[in-house]
Amino acid sequence: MSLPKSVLAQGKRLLMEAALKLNASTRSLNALSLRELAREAGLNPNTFYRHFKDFDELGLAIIEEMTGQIRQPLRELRRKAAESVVPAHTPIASWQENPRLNLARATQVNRETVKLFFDYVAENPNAFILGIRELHGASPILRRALRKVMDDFARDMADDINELKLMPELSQDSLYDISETITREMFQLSMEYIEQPERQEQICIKAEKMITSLIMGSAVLHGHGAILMGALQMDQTS
Amino acid sequence: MSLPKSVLAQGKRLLMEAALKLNASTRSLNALSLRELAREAGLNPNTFYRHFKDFDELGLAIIEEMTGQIRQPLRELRRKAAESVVPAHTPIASWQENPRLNLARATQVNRETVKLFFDYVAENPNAFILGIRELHGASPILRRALRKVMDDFARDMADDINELKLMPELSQDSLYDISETITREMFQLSMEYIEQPERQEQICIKAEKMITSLIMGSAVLHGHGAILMGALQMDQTS
DNA sequence: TGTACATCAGTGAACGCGCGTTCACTGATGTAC
DNA sequence: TGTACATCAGTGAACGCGCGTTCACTGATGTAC
Repeated sequence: MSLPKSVLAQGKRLLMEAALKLNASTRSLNALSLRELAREAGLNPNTFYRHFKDFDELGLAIIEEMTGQIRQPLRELRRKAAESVVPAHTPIASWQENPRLNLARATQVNRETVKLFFDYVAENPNAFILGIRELHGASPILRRALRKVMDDFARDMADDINELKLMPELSQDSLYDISETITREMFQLSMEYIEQPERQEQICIKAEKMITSLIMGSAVLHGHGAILMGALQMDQTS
Repeated sequence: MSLPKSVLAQGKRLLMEAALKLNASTRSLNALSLRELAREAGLNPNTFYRHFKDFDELGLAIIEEMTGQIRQPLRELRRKAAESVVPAHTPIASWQENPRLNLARATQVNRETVKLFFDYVAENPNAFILGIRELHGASPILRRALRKVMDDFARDMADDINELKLMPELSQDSLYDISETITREMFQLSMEYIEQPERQEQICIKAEKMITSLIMGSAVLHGHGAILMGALQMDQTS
């Protein structure tokens, strides 16, 4: 849960951690009092002003910190999962040529990415609570920042699906729409994941199914149904 | 935007409306001060206590009020939309017998329900802002209440899909999962709908596509792909 | 290597203000007989 | 139909408290020469 022991001044880090903690356990950021925060951090109320102009600035600092930590690892994991089915530098067969292999790769990437994401959620619950709360919170500045975070995640996902050829070809717009929906759903589900530890396995499965359904349904809608059906039938009969 | 001119005492209604307004324009419910609210409502601060114990009680009253207004109309609309394709009391062909007709019915219900829902959103933006904000807000009581609201919506949807046979047969669990995802997404999209009036048409289309993809993908996943593919091909060649 | 100065992170006291909550009160509406 | 009483919705004054913000200060670290 703790923020990285980076170049941040001690007081700044203490304040950010106190904000994460209080936000998760009691009130939302914009209902938090400066003195309450300072108390939690064990600092003089005044110290806040040494590091932040206001609560929005504090929120932005936390969001940037956390986003930087997960974005790159997620992309790398997608590559690793894809390579675990088809080794790197092997020429990749098109969906028409080998639907079954491509379906296997897509399924594997899906499963592992969902798992890593939820692992990260479990390690940083307070950051996600803050993120999801402020995504629809009262501060337009934080709302915009978090919208951008989700947008970046969705673009990463779309880029990776393209590069790794995880779906039959699709228009860029449709691909981005799907990535956006998946990203939104994953963030929503992360709250359930945090609040219902006993259901974590089910939530993973639910997330995988949701993603698979969305992608398959979109493929069918765009005329790639036959390819998928072929891959599925081969899977069931083999 | 105004709450129904029902049996509610005037002051109570004024306070609920003031809360909706302030919540949408500035702060979240739990950051709202009692005096601020009374000022907005044009009442003595004290009057609050005549009607509510605390802000949670106020929030619950608003949620109940708004939920009661939309739940039944949505169900009725699904019926009307289905009947506009196949008149009531006509025996309904199974998906195997007439996939194309069933697809047409499902598509029609989807389109009209999405439209009605967004119409209601546009008429009651502040209620949706409050709902979505508090769904992940700081108050566990309001979170739970809104979770239940979404759950009720999802169950209604699943029941209607069953009764109106809007999907090839599917396990009840899977059907409920899909309904849940759709409900969640519709609430998320309602924020975009409110905030980006110039994109409302696009958002409608996006929502319809998302729902269609999810349902089709799920049908494929559960072995009903062939039926859908047949219906789609007939559609394209006719 | 030493010195002088600037910057930085943090402290502590003090201010005036808006807050939630209480109490005692009022006038209108509902109800029993 | 009238009377007596209870309940309800709203008022206004008053309280003590925690709040955000300011000011002047401190000691440690960084930097120029």
